Amino acid sequence: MIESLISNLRTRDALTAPDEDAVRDLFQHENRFRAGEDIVVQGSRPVNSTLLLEGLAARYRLLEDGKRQITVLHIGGDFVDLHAFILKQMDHGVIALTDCHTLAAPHRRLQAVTEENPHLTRMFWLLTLIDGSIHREWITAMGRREIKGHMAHLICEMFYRYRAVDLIEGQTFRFPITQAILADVMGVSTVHVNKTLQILRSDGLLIWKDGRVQIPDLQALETLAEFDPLYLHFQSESR
Amino acid sequence: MIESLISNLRTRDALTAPDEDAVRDLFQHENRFRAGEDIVVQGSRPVNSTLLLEGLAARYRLLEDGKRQITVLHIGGDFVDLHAFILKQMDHGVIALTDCHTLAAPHRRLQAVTEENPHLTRMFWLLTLIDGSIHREWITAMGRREIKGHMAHLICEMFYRYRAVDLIEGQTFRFPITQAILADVMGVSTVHVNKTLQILRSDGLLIWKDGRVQIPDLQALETLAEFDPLYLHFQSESR
DNA sequence: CGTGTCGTTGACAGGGTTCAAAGCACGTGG
DNA sequence: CCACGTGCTTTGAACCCTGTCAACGACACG
Repeated sequence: MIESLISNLRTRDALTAPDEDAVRDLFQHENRFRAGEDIVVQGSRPVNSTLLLEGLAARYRLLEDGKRQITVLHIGGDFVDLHAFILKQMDHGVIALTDCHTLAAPHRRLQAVTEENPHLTRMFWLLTLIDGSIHREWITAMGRREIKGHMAHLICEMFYRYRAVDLIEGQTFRFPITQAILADVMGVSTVHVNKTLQILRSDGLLIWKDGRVQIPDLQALETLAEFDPLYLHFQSESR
Repeated sequence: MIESLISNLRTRDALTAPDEDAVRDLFQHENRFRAGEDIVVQGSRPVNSTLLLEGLAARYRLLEDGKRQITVLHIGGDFVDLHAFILKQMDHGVIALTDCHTLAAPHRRLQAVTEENPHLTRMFWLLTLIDGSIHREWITAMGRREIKGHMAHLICEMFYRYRAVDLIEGQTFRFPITQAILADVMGVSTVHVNKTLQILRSDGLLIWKDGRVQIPDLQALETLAEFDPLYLHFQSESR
């Protein structure tokens, strides 16, 4: 189950056997969350960081008028709040968008890793930096891409991220997200999401049914999105 | 000159004398960049990380049609590309918005810090995580705030960040940024930036002249912006 | 005094929001 | 087996926020 994290790390750099053991020793208890439940509450001070094993989760901020903005989506193999180990207090919440299965890594043990294993420390640092890269890409999409490109870009991102943890079957992946949630991701209205999806569908760029996304022509979708996967930093490097 | 970085760190956690020495030993040569010059080129593989001593810089992405989106602003005391130490390749550029004065920290030395000084490593990690927090806040502002609130939020952020490095005089700070650049920050048109500024000015929330921003009533501006400085993580904590 | 940069303004088009209602799939209970 | 409720998607219409275009003014500089 923890393999998705290992594979997330291995994609970016080799792990020694002791590294891998240290990763496995990190986790204590598991948890399950129902769709709609908060995994981490805004303002809280977690003592564990949460590895998502299965499910779809999101970091989000709420505004006073009830508007919600999602700032990143998390899939299996992602730490949803590794940054809290250093930041201490959550400046946003993390919600389970579908039923989620998680593992908890006590900050005490993460602390030990940073004291004893510099390489693994840098690898964990890396994971949080990739979150940052994704943030920047989203900012760019929200500010300067037309909505079709934004949507296409998001789909490409999820395709590559699911592929990295081996969850692509054919040109298809499970992506059980409602249009209302998608609207909170993209910062637009649900109506607009719906109409944009219809255009992408009628252009033959996307088939989206029963919580599954199929990409008939990845090349075409990437062109529309001006997608460059560099920002996901899948290259294996000595870090 | 390097004091702004020290103060940035000290705001967040105590530094021991050896920590501080290690910080000072990190830097090698200085550089100067003219306004408009790239400090770091997108796609490059820096071997140094750049500390901004003085000036205003920005991380940015360009789209094919020439549109630009700025993803974060940097002021004195910020590392503009500390993340490149771990990410290796730049997925965006960094540009000098005004004349900039910088110091270079060789990655070789940063590597040594991560091998020898776990606490300082976590402090540097922290700096990159705060960049991430700022990204999330910007995403929220772009997606779900009305433009007045977005602008107010940005001004509040810069006010708090300048204050942390002691660059607030009275209720005033130097912020020599054109409206066109501001448009690339907020992801809107220059015309719209101009009209929004006029509203804020006529509401008495902002005085902006000769590259200086004055905030007559910080409380009122924060209320409009729904500003909560938590995300800048100025609290001193044991990290 | 000409040139260039930046800020300001007005008119107009259109992209995107809001509101409201209808359609659809699915599970539940009678 | 059907009626009904629920959550999600789809549609249409009115409205307005925001972008584009184009021009002008203010100012610094050589």
